[in-house]
Amino acid sequence: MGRSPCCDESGLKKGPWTPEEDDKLINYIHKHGHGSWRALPKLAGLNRCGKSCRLRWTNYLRPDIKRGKFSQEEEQTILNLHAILGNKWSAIATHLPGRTDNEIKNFWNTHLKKKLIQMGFDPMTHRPRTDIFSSLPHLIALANLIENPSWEDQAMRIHNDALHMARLNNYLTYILQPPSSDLLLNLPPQQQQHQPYNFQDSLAFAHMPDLTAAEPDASWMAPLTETSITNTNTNTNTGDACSTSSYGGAQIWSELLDDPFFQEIA
DNA sequence: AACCCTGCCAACCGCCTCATG
DNA sequence: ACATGAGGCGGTTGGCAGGGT
Repeated sequence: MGRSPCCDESGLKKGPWTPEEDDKLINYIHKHGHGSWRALPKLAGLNRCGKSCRLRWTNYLRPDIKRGKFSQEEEQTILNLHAILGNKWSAIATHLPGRTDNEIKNFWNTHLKKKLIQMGFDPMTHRPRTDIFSSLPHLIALANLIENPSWEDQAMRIHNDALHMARLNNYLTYILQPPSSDLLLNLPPQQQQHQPYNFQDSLAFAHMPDLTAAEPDASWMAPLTETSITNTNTNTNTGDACSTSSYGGAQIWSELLDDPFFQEIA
């Protein structure tokens, strides 16, 4: 629906928060909880809109916020989650205790994105960057692989792709739920402490760049060949499960679905 | 010293979703 | 079924700090 009218109200202060304003907000929330954000500014004696108060609290004043540099593990977690979730910063933040979506978003835009580009990866697809001319021979080889398929084959491929996409959608829907819900309840007791998942041990993320490594994974960076396209039996060439699902894709998906990460959340 | 450029990050804006009446 | 308001989210911006010329 329409946007909240609170920000349209004139006379409300904008811009950086003063220590006095912070104190007022902290004291009020400690005493009464935030309750209705819209009502809070008046009750707390602040000349701010509710949105501004909520943002200040959730991104800066909350006591459980972890400040300081991101660790290597956190970097890797962000990278891996971004590969599946895209710019769903709040969803990514639920897997990084003490970090806010705003902080992760800023960290991505100022550090990780550049780091990936420098390593030769496309920050949106998490794949090696290619230009049309250098990849032309591979595209031609790929085209040769699929020349003159029958209508029945094409129909079967489309059918299979649709099935795979539907299953992926189910998993992504599940992943987007906060970890405090059924996901954590279904974990073994030792893993219920909101521990970051060990993505590097997961087949699902085996193809993605390791930021802790000095160089990108050479096997992953290797140009596509006919055998690399058709041979889906190796972990290093799992490739994009969606785009390759027509070429032994069912096997990729069976491996993916057998992966501990998906077993855990399924 | 003055200016410019770049990086960083807190905060804002506008849209969306969901709950409620 | 629809309208409305509150909260949440992601994209963007503004201003500060630091480094270079």
